[in-house]
Amino acid sequence: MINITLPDGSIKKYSEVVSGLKIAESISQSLAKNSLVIKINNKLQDLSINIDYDCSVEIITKKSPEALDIIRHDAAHVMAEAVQEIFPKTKVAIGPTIKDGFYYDFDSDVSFSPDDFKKIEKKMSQIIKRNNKFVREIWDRKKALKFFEDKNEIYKVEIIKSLNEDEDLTIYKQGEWVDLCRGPHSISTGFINYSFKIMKIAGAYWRGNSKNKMLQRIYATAWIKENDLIDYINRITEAEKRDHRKLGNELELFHIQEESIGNIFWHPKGWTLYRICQEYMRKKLNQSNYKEVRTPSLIDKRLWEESGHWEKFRENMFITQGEDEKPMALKPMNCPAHVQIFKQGIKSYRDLPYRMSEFGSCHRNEPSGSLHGLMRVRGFTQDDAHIFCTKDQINSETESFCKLLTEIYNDFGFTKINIRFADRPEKRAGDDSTWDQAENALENAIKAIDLPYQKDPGGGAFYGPKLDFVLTDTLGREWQCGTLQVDFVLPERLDASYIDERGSKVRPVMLHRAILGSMERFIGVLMESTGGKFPLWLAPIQIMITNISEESIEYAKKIHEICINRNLRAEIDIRNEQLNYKIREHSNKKIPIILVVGRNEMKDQNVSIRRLGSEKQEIVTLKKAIDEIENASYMP
RNA sequence: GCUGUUGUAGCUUAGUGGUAAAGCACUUGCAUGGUAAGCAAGAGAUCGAGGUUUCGAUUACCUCCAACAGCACCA
Repeated sequence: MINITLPDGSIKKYSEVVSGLKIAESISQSLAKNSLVIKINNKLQDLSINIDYDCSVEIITKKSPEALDIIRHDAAHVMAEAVQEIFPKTKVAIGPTIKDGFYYDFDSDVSFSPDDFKKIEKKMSQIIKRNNKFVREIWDRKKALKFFEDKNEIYKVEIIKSLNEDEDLTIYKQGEWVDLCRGPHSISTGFINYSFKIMKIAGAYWRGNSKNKMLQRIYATAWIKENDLIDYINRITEAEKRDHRKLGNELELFHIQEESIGNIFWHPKGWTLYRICQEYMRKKLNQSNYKEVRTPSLIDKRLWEESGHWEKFRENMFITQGEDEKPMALKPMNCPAHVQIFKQGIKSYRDLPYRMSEFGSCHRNEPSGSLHGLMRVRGFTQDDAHIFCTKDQINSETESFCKLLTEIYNDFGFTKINIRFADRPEKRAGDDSTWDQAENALENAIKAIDLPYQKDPGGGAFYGPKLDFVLTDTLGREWQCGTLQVDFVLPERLDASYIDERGSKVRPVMLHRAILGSMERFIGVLMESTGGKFPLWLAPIQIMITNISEESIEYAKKIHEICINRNLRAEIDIRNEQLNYKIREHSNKKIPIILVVGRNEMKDQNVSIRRLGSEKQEIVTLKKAIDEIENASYMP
């Protein structure tokens, strides 16, 4: 007797070996029809696998959360077969599922183009119609190696060779087509009638190593219902409209041009936004006992040699010459300069923690292919600060930093923050007990304020562990913004010290930390998260005052003047245009408040308020309107 | 940096082996308009840069530059 425990706790008994499909069938026909795979003792397996022991199972159907992953994996195999049928000399590499879809990497002499997508999709549909069973087989290493070597599938051969010698190799066949794959897969290529679409093609290095050959990666997506596919495509189309580069142009915030790639030309409105963010940060940092400084951009090579940047970071530095051909570099970071300030005069333990902040203008020669609007630039300003403290202070400083960061992110409307905790890498400076202390301090601090975080084992810098705070853009791409890095090395290299309670010279620890990260990147993310509809306190233009006809021009001007005197960012539109035209234009520019005045408003000293996103008009007295707007526009 | 795609007026796009089209924006008239595009006229582009083929290249080919997607990189 085989006892199979179902998710509801009930036990089904079978007198002989039973497959997942049979279990499903014995429960109901409709379940069997909608089943994809089976979870046996919490591990996903093929439905065809025979069970001859007691276990608990869960049938994974179309409706299960795991379903998408399964069909996408199926679809990846189908796509690979399709590509090899159309381009027979193509070699296959790997084809995993990813968020919202899957990809497969190919090596082919022909380069695939978007024109081939339709062909491949058509072929995929044919393969799905053939409805070949996914047949799972276990091969020994020799057989597998021989098979793939004979087929000249060099990538599969390399994968097999990299696997443990005693590991079983699973092979999946669909008709004639064979792939090395862990599985699981559903019953057959056409078992589930899912919807799919090839999205894009791009290069990708074999095994993610830039020294290896670049393969062609075809990205695609698959969904169980056609409507989900349509929704997904719509979601992407909508997201693209929120692209900060597009908005930057439409809202006249900034531009970039060939003569200074990776650097931003901030326009008046964009610079207003930038300045407000900066003023807000200044206020918050001031409240948190940071002292702001300003250090040079161009610094002699000598300091970079002492700090270690010349050796480790030179590739990314812009190097120029000073007098007598003396090499100088544009600073890529502010830390060495801050240490110079710390070192002026003698510091006492009473001065610690010493929090030194700077809106530090940095330049890094980033690889051309990595540049991306405001998100990845070559010239940027960090809301940087270095906290010089004792080892014992790492914990409390981290905790208050995390609190401050969360508060600030919330003010900007970011409530979901991904935190990565990166601990000691293999190559590192400093002894293990120091690392223990630093890692514990960081981890305890995030735990103390109850923030969820992911671990990034070995991802720390050579000089210390770190916390990274990651935000995502409208397409879900991740951008590291805030960071907190513990550093034992730089104070040593640059000989920073303080005098402790007993009068001896001691090295401080340095915490490198940024909240927004780079002003540019953060504003880019902010633009995408708001879609350009900035909250009132951030909007470059808060109020547009517009008249209806000539007779109300003077009244409009008077209101404009009042707004300006109240420090509201107001503009006036008294162009000789129709009201509809002006409303449309200012709405498209995403100005939060339009004040409309005509004959009636003028007569009663009222204004008509129209808020972005609403077609309602609110007629209130001028005084009340301005008071209300002023109250709503304060910086948090 | 690597692979692929793209590059036409300020913006968005059409198009062609014989120096180019449209909408919006802009300028000028007319219209004096009550909450998302009033009417008309005008001006505006050596088609990313350089080269090759050609009688002739914005169009084909090559090189470069930049942008976009992805990969790699992000101390």
